[in-house]
Formats: sequence, C-alpha cells, structure tokens
Amino acid sequence: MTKAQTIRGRASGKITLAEVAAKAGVASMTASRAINQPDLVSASLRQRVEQAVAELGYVPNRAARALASAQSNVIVVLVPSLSNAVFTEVLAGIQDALDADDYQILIGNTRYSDAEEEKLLGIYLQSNPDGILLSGMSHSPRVEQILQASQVPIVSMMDLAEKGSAFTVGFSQSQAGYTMTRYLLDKGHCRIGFMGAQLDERTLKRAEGYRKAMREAGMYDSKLEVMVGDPSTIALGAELLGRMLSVVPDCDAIFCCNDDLAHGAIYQCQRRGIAVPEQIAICGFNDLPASAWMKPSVTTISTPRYRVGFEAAALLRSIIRKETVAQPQIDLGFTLMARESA
Amino acid sequence: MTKAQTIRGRASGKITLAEVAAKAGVASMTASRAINQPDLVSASLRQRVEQAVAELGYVPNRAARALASAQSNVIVVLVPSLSNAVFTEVLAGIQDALDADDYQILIGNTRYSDAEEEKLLGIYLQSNPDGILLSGMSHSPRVEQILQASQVPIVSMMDLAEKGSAFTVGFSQSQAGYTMTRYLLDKGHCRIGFMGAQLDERTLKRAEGYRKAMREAGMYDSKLEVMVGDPSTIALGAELLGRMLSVVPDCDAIFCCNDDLAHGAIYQCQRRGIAVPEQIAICGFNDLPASAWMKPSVTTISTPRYRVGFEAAALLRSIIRKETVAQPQIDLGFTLMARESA
DNA sequence: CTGAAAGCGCTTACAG
DNA sequence: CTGAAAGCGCTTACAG
Repeated sequence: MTKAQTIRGRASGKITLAEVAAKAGVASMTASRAINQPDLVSASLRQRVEQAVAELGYVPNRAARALASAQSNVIVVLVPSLSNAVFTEVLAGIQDALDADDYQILIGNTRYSDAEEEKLLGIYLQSNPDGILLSGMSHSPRVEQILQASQVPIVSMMDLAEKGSAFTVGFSQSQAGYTMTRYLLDKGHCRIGFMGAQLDERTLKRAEGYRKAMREAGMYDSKLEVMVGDPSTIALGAELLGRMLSVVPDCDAIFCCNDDLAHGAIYQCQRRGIAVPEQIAICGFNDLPASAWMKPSVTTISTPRYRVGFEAAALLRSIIRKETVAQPQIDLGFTLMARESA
Repeated sequence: MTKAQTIRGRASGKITLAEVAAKAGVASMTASRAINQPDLVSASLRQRVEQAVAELGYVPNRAARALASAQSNVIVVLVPSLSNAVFTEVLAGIQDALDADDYQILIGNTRYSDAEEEKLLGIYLQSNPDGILLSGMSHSPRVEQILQASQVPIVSMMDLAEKGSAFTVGFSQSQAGYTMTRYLLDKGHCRIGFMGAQLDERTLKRAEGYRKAMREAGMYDSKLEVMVGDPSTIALGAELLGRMLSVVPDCDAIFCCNDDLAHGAIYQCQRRGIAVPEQIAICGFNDLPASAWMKPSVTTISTPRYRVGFEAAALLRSIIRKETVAQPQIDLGFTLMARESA
C-alpha cells in the first residue's frame, strides 16, 4: 500500500494504462479493450479492470490515444463571433447534436477576420480534426488551399452553396433579403432604406436581395443604402438612423441587416419622437428575443440558427462515418415575422 | 519528384517531421529545434528546414508533441452558458489575454449543470490541460475531488473567495446585490421585490445581498421574493412581473437578478400601462447594451465581465509559468448605473 | 477471449 | 551548433 513515487525519467507522473493493467493482472492492451470495447472482454476481467481504474483514479491520455490510433475525435467549429446571439445558438445546436458522441469540440472565434480564420485553422489542424464546421461559403484563397490540402471533411453553415458538391446547411440569405424588401414594397413603401453593418458575407447577400427587389420595382436608389464595416450594435443602429435620415429625409422604411441595428434605430426614433411605423417603418433580421417584446414589436426574419448548427453537425458526423448522405445541401428556410414596427 | 505513396503500415499519411528533416538533410530533432527554438540553430540550417516545411506543407502533430513533452498547451474554460452575453464577454477577455500565447482554449458549456460540469471535466482532463478557468466558487463534491486529484492550476471567475488561498477574479455578487437594494431604499421605496431566475450561485448571492439590506432596513418580507429555476429570458421577466404584482400588489420597486428579466418586466409594464418608474421602479443587473438605450433606460449594475476573463486568464498564465503572483484574489468591482427606470 | 511486439510522431536528456 | 537513442502512453495488426 506504499505509493512507489520513483521518478521514472520522463514520465508524466500520472497513472497509466500499464499501471491499471498491472493492478488488474492483465496486459495493457487487454485493459485498453476492457475500457474501450467492453463487449469484447469477459465479464470478470472487465470488472477487475474497472476496479483498478477506479482505485487508481486512472485518466486516459488523449494525446497518446490520438497518436496511436491516428484519430483525434476532434471536431473544429469556426464562427465569426461569440457575442452575436446568432452564432451562440448555432453552437448550442452543434453541441446538442454531438452530445452523445465522444467528440471534443474545438470552438474558434474568427472575429469576422480572414487572417484570424487562417491562423485558427493552422493551429487547429495540428490537432488532426475528424471534421470542420465553417461559417459561410466565402474564405480567403489561402484558407481554401489549407482546407483543400488537409483533406478534412467540411460542412459550411448559414448559407446555401450556389452549386457544386460542397456540403452546406443553412438558408438563402439573399432570398431572405429579397423577401423582406418585397414585404415592405407590398405595404406601399417606396423609399426603403437598407442599413448594413459589419459587412460580412451574410449582410452582403441580404443587401443583394434588397437590391434585386428594389430594382425590379424600379425603386432602387444607391443613396438609400447606408453601409458601414463596424460591428453591429444597438448604439450603431441608433447612429445610422440619424445618418440615413439626413441623407434621405423622405425615407419611409428601413430594412436593417439585423435586429441589433433595428432595435437601435427604433430606440432612436423614440428619442426623437418619430412614430414607428407611422412615420417610418423599421424591420430587422434574425428575430432575437427582444423583437417580439419591444414596443413596437419588431418585424423581422426568423432564422433557424439552432437547427443550422444541429443539422450541420449531424451531417458532418454522417460524412465522417462515411454514411451515404441524402443531399449535400440542406435548406432550412426562414420565416417573415410581420409585427408592429413595419 | 515522384510521390512515394507507399503504405507505411499504421502511418497517418501526413507529412512528418522526419520527412521534413530528410528533405532538409538534418536529423529530426534538429528539424524540431529549427521549428520550435529557431534561435538555437544556425541561420542556414533554419532556412533549409523552413523551406522543407513550406514545400512539404508540414503540419506538426499536436498529439505527438503533447505526448513527448508531457505538456499540452491546453487551457480549459468552463462557463455555465454560451447564450448569456455575460459569459461570451468573459470568453472574449480570455481569448484576448491569451492571444499571443500558443494555448489551445477548450471551451466547455456546463449549462448550469453540476452533472454536465463533471462530465466535461472528465473529458477535458484527458487532454492534460495546463490550467483551468472555472465559473463560480461552488462545485459538486465530486468535481472538487476530481479537480483536487488532477493537480491542475485553477482560477475561479465571477465572484470572490471568502477566504483561503484559492485563486479568484471577479467582484462581490452579494455586495452588488446589497448596493442595488440600498439604492432603492434610499430612493424611498419600501416594498422592494426581488425577482430571480436560474438560481445559479450568482443569483443566490445577489439575493443574499438584497435580504441583508432589506433586513437592516426592517423591510424584509419573504413574499417579496419571486424565485424560479427557469433560465432567464425576456419572456420570463414579463411573466414574473405579473406573478410579483399578483402576490404583492403594493410592490413599488423590483430588483431583477439580471437585465433580461428587467427588460421583460419593463416591456410587460408598457403593455399593461404601468408607468416605470412612476408606478413601479425596475432595475436589473449586468448592464447589457439595451439597458442604456431602452425607453425608459434601465438602472442596473455594470459588471466588469470582459476584464474578469482577461485578468483571470492572465493570472492563470502567471501561475502556470510559476511566476509569483501579487495576490490570489482580484476584486474588479462593479458600478451602479442610475438611469430612468429606478 | 487474451497477449507480446511494434509503432504512432514527436521531444528529452545526453553527447560531441 | 548538431545528432543517435530512447521514450512519452496508448492502439493496431497479428497470433494463439
């Protein structure tokens, strides 16, 4: 019962499988089997090993396992933001989908930066991941090349591939932008502004949909677009409302590229005594919780972000397991929520 | 120039250090040094290795390195939620603090569950992390025991240790609860309700502070406490406002345990035609962005969550590097933001 | 159902 | 400044 604390050269000092095996009176590889494939081992042996594991407080060394098996059981997820509720819900979906599996999920925050995406990928690829979940379709050439060279299965989230065999789970951002703009046009608005921030690919796609609808209606006017690269915040929405109204005072509706901006714009209207939607209609995108509760409640596009994460993770798992997948592209759609603000 | 695609037994098929070394005409360990400790190697040799790395597209195998060096360069972060803006900002602080280092950050979402925390810890400990960043001070006995056995350095975030040598970075949750309640008392409110959800340890500590202040003022009444275990949402805040008013119709102020609840309560008041703060004062906790912009703007406690993450990560790094740390407990304080709603 | 041997891809002492 | 050898803690074929 004396703890043999012999310093064994470069050993980590942690309990190893070999020690568990010794205690259970079996070979290491048998102990390994008892732990990882208990069905292939006799009951009594399994029990002896389990007891040794418990008594010794054995914790498997994941690095050793990964090295020996050439399998990391790691899945990398890259999102552009962790402060954006949209992506935290995507993550929740991913975690739920993979909950029963033994995957270790590596979450990387690219902060909407190509350089950061490249850096994170370089680091995470060192872990030899089984699969990668990416946000968006468009990446820097360097990232595309790294990805290509890595041979790791990839599923892209949040939009739809226009064509090809790439795996994607999401919905059409440009369609959604078009739908919202058509809604405003149908309500009789003529001078519909578009307010965009961050200018990531999703915002740009929504703007495309907006332009298409405006052009079709013969209402397009580039002055109606207020676009800035800053991160989307309530404060920015408030500021951009002012900018929009000073550029196009006759603006009678604003399509904000997301709810944060829309909330800020509405609060600003309240401060300035501008009636929403009577004097100006304002709508957003994503349907964050506050949109249903605010006064006025906010017309917006409800997006299936939790399901995007869930389905993308499920698809990736199928690919990793080399199961046949029904379709490489999964369109989860979106829903226009018509409320008080527009 | 022909690719030797010989199947080499159990090899992973990836480029190895040995291949880089061969191409550069050096020994593997010299190639290793050229990559990891370039200063210890001659310029020409370094250049040859760098070129071989580039030409071959070599990606180091992290598992092999971890196994050989008994060092993972992994830091585990456990937060109770990823949908709560408070913790995503803590994460942002952590990432920024560790940005220059080569740490791989493993983010675990315990979902406010002890069982989940235990499970995640079990999995993450297999990666032999250099350090762990934990949310809160209170954990299940099993978790405490696992942590103890692991010998891994730990820093706890979001609150302050009452005593002892545990490393903590945060602010006093109970103090903050006390301060907010005192503020309402000083404003002349007598029937101050406390609205709590989730009932995690931070909410409970804030409630303690509330009770202390109420008792000191001789105003305590258990009927004024509405506490539910559900997750905090705007919708729940709206619902709990109704519950509060039906139990204590003479309630003249409500201290919500967080801003989500406060926002919901205020929206509900607007729907019911109850004037805030004239008929009832409402305040929150955390100072989320919307609180400054809503109408009425929301009185709340501003919490240094980004800095909590940043300082906790910096402290952990110091501990890992065995640097002497000035103090094990870092109090980052909080600020009462007096606004329109209370 | 169980095991002896080899090997995964690195890094660590230790030499020279 | 550079290198031959051993070893980190597992798992994979392959036997029996």
